Amino acid sequence: MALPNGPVAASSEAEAVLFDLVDVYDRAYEAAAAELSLTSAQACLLGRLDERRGMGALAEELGCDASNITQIVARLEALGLVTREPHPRDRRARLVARTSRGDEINRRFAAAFTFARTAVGRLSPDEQDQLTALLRKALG
Amino acid sequence: MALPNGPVAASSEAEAVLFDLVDVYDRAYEAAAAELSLTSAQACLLGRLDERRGMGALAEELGCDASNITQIVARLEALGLVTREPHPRDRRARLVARTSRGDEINRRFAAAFTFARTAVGRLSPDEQDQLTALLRKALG
DNA sequence: CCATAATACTTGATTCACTCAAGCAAGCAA
DNA sequence: TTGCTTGCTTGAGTGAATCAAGTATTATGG
Repeated sequence: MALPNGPVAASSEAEAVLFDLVDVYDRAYEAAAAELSLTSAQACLLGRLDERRGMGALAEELGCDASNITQIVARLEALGLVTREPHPRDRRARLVARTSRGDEINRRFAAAFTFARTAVGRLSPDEQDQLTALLRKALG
Repeated sequence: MALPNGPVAASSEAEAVLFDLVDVYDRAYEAAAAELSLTSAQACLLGRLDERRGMGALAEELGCDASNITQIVARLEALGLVTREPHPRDRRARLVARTSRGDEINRRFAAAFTFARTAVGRLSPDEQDQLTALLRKALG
């Protein structure tokens, strides 16, 4: 989704700024991924592999079909960023793990995605706490 | 992008809650669109047509290639939600406008996308102002 | 006034994300 | 061992998105 996810006419200022935030965040994420020739989905998946895990677990965590994970992992594997090791106890299952090159790319992605860091960094520690509290309350 | 756009390891709580917010927002937007058998991109584009406008203007506003707009508009047109009228003065240009059915669907989409409204509604007026101010500052 | 450039959009080709339905192999349970 | 479930893959299909070309049409400079 490169197109912004927001109504043009928000019914309050808070809603409008929320929309702006989401839009800028998403674009920044995609741009950071693109710097490393990754798609958002690839960068996202790579970021979930601090520990190796099964395809099913990834699908559940990311809220999509397992066959989607199969494909994204296949592309990451083709790029040499990920391996699919056999599960030691269950021969049906595969464990996805980052390669050392995958670690490196993931590290560089985290460095490239400065938006959240920068945005939060514009606030004082007190303000950061306020923001956290407000967003938590808003999220319900 | 249905996959969440966020690093697993945020370096602060504020970052983590920001990520949560973006994730939930995006999913809610997509779900609301799906209720009306629309994609996010279609719902988004439909929402920008309170006044009719040219393809180029839409592409610029949404930050994507004009040919992408051509396709999305074509699908919306096939659904009877949008028309492509000839521009009165410039015969190269087309003006995209919602049909009455498009208006209706857009209205229903706005009603279905409750997330931002609900989230903001959990805050008192004062808190809403605080949130707005904090996010504006964070956005720079 | 005409040749040329710029504009506005469309078409075609390609990649990727995503979903669903089917399938296969391996584990599990009666 | 029969049959169900689990874990993943394959195949088919849709849609978003980009890029390169192409077609009109408008604008411009000599």
